[in-house]
Amino acid sequence: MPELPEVETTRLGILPHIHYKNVSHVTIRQGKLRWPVPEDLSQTLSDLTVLNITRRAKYLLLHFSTGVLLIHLGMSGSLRFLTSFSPPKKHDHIDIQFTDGSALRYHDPRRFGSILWFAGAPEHHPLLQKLGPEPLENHFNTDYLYNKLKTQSRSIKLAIMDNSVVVGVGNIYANESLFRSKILPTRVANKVTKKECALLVQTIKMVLQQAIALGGSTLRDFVDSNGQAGYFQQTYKVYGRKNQTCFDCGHLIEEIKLGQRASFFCPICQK
DNA sequence: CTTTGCACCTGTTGGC
DNA sequence: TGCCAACAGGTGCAAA
Repeated sequence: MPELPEVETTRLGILPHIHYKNVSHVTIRQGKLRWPVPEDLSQTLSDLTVLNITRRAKYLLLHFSTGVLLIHLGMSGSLRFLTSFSPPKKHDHIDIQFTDGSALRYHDPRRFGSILWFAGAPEHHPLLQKLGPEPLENHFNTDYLYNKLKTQSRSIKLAIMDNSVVVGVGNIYANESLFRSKILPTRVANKVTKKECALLVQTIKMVLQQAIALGGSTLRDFVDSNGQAGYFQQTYKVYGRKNQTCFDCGHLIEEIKLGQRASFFCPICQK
């Protein structure tokens, strides 16, 4: 479920609720996530204060004085803040409880997410070390992307979804960004011109920023919600629109597989 | 080194 | 209506 905008919206949604709170206990009901949740996490976190929450790629980083908790939501993960205890439902795997009786609850049906402890600076964690630039930061720019792509023979869609090129561009936003940049997802990366790189960079930033802004304004809240922490259902220009008409030219949207992922495009608008 | 494809899970959807 | 295969917004890693 979560693409970068949802992760960022989650960060903004839970930060005010758990900032400077003290952990009293961690309850692990299901520790078999992508990697095992450390069994001694409760001992590790007890009595520590949440100093901050930051984000690197799609990892949320909960900062404590002795280290950092990495939380990844995978395909189906979500976090909710509980003001007081409520009985866990199916797939509510982890509670990080605070001394005031509130808690942060991790829910993840598919269990592709992860919760890892790292006693050090996050930039030194092996999973974060090889990551490319953040899409919304200045280091992700035309020259950087053009230079990165010029040696690559794979498709442009695979390239922009590769975390070592740029982080945070998932399947939806890869499809949407390429449509808005008028580039076919199958185009070989080193055939993307510098001008197109400029447009693509600008588009990726815009699409992600818009989605974050939209998430912030339409997401109900992360507090005690009864249903899922609901994400805004966007209307996409190509994603999921196979055989529907292109909004720009009226031609039918096509679907192919690239790297086992669904790829949607307009054969007229995109070259 | 680059590139491909698998693995990890459960819930939902679409075709028959 | 029911059943079952295919598929789902991620990503690290082994293998080619």
